[in-house]
Amino acid sequence: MGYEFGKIEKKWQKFWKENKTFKAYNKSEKPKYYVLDMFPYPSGAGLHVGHPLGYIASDIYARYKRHQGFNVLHPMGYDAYGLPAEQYAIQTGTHPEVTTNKNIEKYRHQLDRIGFSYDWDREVRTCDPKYYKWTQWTFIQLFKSWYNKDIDRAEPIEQLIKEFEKNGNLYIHAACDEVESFSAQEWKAKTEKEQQETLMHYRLAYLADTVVNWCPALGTVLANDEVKDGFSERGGHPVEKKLMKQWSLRITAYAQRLLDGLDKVDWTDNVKEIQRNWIGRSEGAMVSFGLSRYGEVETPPQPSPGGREQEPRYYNTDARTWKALKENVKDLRKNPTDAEKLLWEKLRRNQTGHYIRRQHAIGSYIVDFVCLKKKTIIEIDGKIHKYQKKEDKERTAVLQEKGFTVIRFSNQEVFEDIDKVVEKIKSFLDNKIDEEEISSEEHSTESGKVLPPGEDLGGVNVFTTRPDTLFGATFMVLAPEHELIEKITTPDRKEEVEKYVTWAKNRSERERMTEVKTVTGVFTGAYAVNPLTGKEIPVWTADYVLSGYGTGAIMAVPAHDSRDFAFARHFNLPIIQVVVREGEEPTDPATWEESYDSKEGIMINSGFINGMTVSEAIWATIDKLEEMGIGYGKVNYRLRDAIFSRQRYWGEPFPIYYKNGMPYPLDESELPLELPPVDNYLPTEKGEPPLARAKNWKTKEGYPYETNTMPGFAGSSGYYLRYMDPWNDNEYFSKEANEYWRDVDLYLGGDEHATGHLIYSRFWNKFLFDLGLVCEDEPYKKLINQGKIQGRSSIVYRIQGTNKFVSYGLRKQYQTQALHVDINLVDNDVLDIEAFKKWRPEFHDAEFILEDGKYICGYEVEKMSKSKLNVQNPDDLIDKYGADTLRLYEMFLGPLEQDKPWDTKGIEGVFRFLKKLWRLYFDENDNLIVTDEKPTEQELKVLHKTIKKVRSDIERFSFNTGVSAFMICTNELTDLKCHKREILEPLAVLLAPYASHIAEEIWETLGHEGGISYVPYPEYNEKYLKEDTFAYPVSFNGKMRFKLELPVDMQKEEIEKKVIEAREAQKWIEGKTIRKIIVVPKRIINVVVS
RNA sequence: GCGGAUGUGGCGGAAUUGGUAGACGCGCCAGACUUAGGAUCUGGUGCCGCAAGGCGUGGGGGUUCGAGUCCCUUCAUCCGCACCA
Repeated sequence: MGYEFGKIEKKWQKFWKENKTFKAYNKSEKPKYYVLDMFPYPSGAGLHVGHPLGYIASDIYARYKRHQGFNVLHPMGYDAYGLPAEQYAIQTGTHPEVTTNKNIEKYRHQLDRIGFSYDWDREVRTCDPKYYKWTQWTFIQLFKSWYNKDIDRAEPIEQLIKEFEKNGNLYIHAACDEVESFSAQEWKAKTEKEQQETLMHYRLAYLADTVVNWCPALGTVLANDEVKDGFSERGGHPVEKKLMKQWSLRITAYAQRLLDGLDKVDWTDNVKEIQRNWIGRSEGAMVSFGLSRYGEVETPPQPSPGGREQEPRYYNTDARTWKALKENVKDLRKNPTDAEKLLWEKLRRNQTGHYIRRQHAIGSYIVDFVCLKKKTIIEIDGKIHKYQKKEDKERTAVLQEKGFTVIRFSNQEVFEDIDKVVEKIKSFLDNKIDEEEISSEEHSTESGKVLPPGEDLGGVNVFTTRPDTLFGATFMVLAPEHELIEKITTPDRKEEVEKYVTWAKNRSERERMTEVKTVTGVFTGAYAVNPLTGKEIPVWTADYVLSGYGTGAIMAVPAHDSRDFAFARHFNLPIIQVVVREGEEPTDPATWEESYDSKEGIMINSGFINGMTVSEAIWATIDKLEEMGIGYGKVNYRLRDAIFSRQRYWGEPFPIYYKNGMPYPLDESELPLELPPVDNYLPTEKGEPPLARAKNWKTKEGYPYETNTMPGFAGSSGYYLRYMDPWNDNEYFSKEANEYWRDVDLYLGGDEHATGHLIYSRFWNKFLFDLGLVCEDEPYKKLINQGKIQGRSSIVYRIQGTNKFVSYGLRKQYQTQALHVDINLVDNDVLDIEAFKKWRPEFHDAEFILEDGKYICGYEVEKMSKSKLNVQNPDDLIDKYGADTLRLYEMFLGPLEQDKPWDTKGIEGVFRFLKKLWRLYFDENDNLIVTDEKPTEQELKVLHKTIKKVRSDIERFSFNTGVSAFMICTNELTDLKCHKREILEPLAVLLAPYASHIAEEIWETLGHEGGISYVPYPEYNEKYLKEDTFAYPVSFNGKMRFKLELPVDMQKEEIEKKVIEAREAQKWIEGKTIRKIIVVPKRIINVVVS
């Protein structure tokens, strides 16, 4: 009979189920331990041998912890929303839920056969209304929250509204969109809709026009982590950028905390690095550059360096007002009236002999034209600017109070006789005395704007991580999408710039990525003023600058940035070296082959920072910029907010309805908002999401519900919390349950979730932490990423144009074509020719060229997939060898975290081991042969050596060496013909986490009741491991030559003597001098001779 | 380009702190038992060499009595991010 795994495994799986052996208790005196597997998406294909790898490892650990007296939470569930079921629904009309449930059943059956110790009573499915009620609930909380930077956590939105009513948004530091400042009065004056619109800029779940990754083939948007190289991760369809109104989660508010949290979790460096990279923190400075369209004018007036007194007096308003007026100025400049345009042509560029600016902000006004030197304002009447509702009279009075003279002309005058108007202005200005002094409070510099000379175009901010190189900035580059481009481009360059911008915008992401090395760009005709040197630098636009990062504009430092360098070389722009390697002399950048990008060196050609090191200079420059009010230190993140809408059917509906076009959350009592039936799973003709097809998709009051659904990561972001208390209908989870289970002690899953699930889930948890709902701010204490199991495909070689196949070793003699062959037709690389002929009709008459009478297949290690015919189904292996063998073999394959190819042939060895183990306990007739005889020292040593090894291997998740230890132990006990209870009973317990079924069977046969799962894990006793002697390896000059058995307590001097006397040593000593003898107790003896 | 990881027999892989390189398993070779073997058992198996011995952890250099392990350098493969300022 022997080892009947089939019978045994069935029996014990039934036992576990009936006795609820693996039930976890929310109240317990035992310490808790939470072991979690990343729950699977139940695909139609079922499990292949790669899927259970992590589950087996975590199961071993969970079982080990139970043996150690822990109350173990080890749950399983299903990430049930996903594209395949929906695609299938579109094709066949089958409701995705039907498909999903069918797949879940299949998964469950497969999982059950492997003998996992899950507490199945806690199963969750993300598509279950009882579950997604809480996904929706969390969304509502996000909607009702904002992020307060002052206390660095989320707060209820009511808090914010209260503050708005008190002080407007003047003292609010929030993680939010760009919002104009407003006072309490202004807040109160807003309509409800306006207030809602304003709040939307602060909410953690918000609706906004967003540039999204639109996938036309899938008909939905995708999150950044769902897009790989410009194609959708699922399906590989092209993805394009599109502006759409979408829900987003303000995950960027948590960027720093997500980064900091990584320091306190026990994860692999790899995943931590991926997350750090994804968050992409960089420190630097925001610098304001003034912009001007100086164009054809010879030399721009040079502001004298340094010295606040001599700074040009361009600011005639304070910073806050300027901020408020800025947009208006931009707008007005963009849309001048015809009269203004006409007059400007006559006034610009000193034509009158006086320097005149247009649309300049003075106080809270924007005046049409001004000559600052003469403190004279020229206004054109007879038009109503959108933003100027006040009476001109009042305006004049105020401006006069500030010391300005206002002269007015009507539109008509300008149109009828412009020369006369210009003449009047000229003579007025000619006769007016220069107003040298402008009252000091008018241009207090606390954070004023430096506006450059020339035609004033406002300013532009750039982000740089290298403010130290500001003196080396010789040009500026704007992203083609940058809003200023249109404004600043000179007429003569307009055509060229527009052509370029259009071209750049229409290039796909894909093209932009693949053509990284081509340098393209055009000059806009505008200039920016380097705020430290006062020098004008040309402004270009080029697509190597991304609109999505920083401000979409850069200062280019070609000497110290490789991309800027390439650009400067290509377009022949100046390159100034400002950093030199310590101890080296500056060289002519014209001779350089590449830029010097290093963050180390000494500053040169850089004014006040000359001689400083780079890091000193960075800080000095930031200080200076802040002091001058033209820049500040700034931390920038690459992380983007998570787009949360999907135009799909099979997902959680948003608990949102629309009133007057504004979204409102459902009352919590109305949750869950269940997914409605639809007649068709495609978008509507109008392009609305499938939910728009649902009948009566509106509230009782008739307000329409949101028709988008949530993305895949919504349901998986908080599932580990729901496992703690999955039966709770009133709460996500009870406070008690959360305070008991707290966080996941061990989390196992693939590292493909590093930028998706693992970031979103941490964000979700931190948000709930801010709400006081969860007690740990990091959800996953320890994370292990199991490696992927790759397929091992078998290859046959067909001679081209024939139906003749040549064996692997002889294939080079022919022109062959490599074909994948089903791995089930191949054993140990030998092809079953008869089976192959029957496999496909076209091979029925195939002929073969054999080697040694066999057809040997080649192999290829690649992804396990149906098309490669290399998928190994665990069910087949369980049928043939049993679950215990499968469990052991998956662990035996290699280190858990390493990718490794699957090769079924090795499984025999593990199977043999279990059979051999069985024979320690039973004879050929299945009679128990275990005796109560006292074990020998040697036997005890074998056992305790194994206990020590297996324990330490489990602790460090080295399961492959653990299996090997069991094999060694079994081999040694077999050699010793040991059948003693005192040895074999602990061995069964030791093995139980790995090969649970056979261990249970042995345990029961040995006379125990109630199962093995909670029997204390064996402890090793050092006294059995003690050795009296040690076989010292003796080496000469580091080469091991022979072994010498010596007592362990022998003194070094004695050992040296023994070594020299040893017979085998003579050969190596002969004719040589002994220089030195090194003795490391219980390790090695090394004799140095020469 | 940046970051992370990995290179050890025919194969999967051991070697926890610098101390016997190749544990354990597969495969292969030989033998035993068998009508048979794709069952079971026993022995062998890094490479070269009849042997003594020599050579061996991707390559080169170094530290050390001693290096797969530490340092420098270089190559290759895999993964992640990528014109991120």
